Amino acid sequence: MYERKIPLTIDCGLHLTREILSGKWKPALLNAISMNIKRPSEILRILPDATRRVLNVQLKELEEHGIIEKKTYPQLPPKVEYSLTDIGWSLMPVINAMNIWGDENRDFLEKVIKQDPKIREVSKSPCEFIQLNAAEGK
Amino acid sequence: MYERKIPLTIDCGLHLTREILSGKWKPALLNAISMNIKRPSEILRILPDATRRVLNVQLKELEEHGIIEKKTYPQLPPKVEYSLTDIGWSLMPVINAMNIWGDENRDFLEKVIKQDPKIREVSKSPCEFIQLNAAEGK
DNA sequence: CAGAATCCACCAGGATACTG
DNA sequence: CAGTATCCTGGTGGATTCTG
Repeated sequence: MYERKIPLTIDCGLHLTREILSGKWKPALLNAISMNIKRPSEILRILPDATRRVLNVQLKELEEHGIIEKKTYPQLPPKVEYSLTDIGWSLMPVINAMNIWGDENRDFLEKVIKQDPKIREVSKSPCEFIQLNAAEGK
Repeated sequence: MYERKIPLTIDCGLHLTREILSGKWKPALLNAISMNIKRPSEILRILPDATRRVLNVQLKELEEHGIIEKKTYPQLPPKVEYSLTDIGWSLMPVINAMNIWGDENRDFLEKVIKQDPKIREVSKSPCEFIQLNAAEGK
């Protein structure tokens, strides 16, 4: 009988994870929610390049996939808060790893990505767009 | 003056990393290459759901992004080998984290993904499709 | 403030066939 | 064995508008 010398799953887990994270804003959404930026309006402020609709769509997918939970407060004006589920939290190390790797190699990555013919503007808004404290603390 | 209490980059690194990994097969490709499955024909065998063309496209992107290197042996029949660059290797912890997370939560993930209306067949080929050793050792 | 409904453009990625 | 050229479609995600 054969003894497998290579682990069974060469990309199975990988595909599942990709499936969950597939969506332009999903990693960023999870990152935001994990940092307690959990109201739609706050999220929109932090991700100015995303539209309300797309955010709603992707948040709903994350919710349906059991990664986040949505709490709606039946009041006026409406209030909604998202939070990570246990599974969602367990995903954060992955998100963080992505974040860190991207930061560590930013110079290199921005260069190679920009030289890419398909001019993917790395994002109109610079990285320093966040003044959460300024905006909220006020 | 304001003192930032939240790190500058809420998703900048995240976006860069996403950009690099965006492509249905890229994580799997990196995973394969890191495991020394570096010839196109081998890769095709391991990822039977991908087509030659798409694989070529994504491999080329990874190459242009400086994540992998391609070595062509000018002989007949042609021989090509891919390998990870230093940057590519530094990405592996991220890939591995994705892989592990997906594996650890496979049951849950398969369930929620399958219940998804957009019937994404998680993949026609089961996870056990690999008999590398059997095929090669022969 | 939150979000659903439309409409639509674009591109990723699959199928097929051909060349070296 | 490796790679390219065409063609095509379906899904992602953007813009806009309208409700509670």
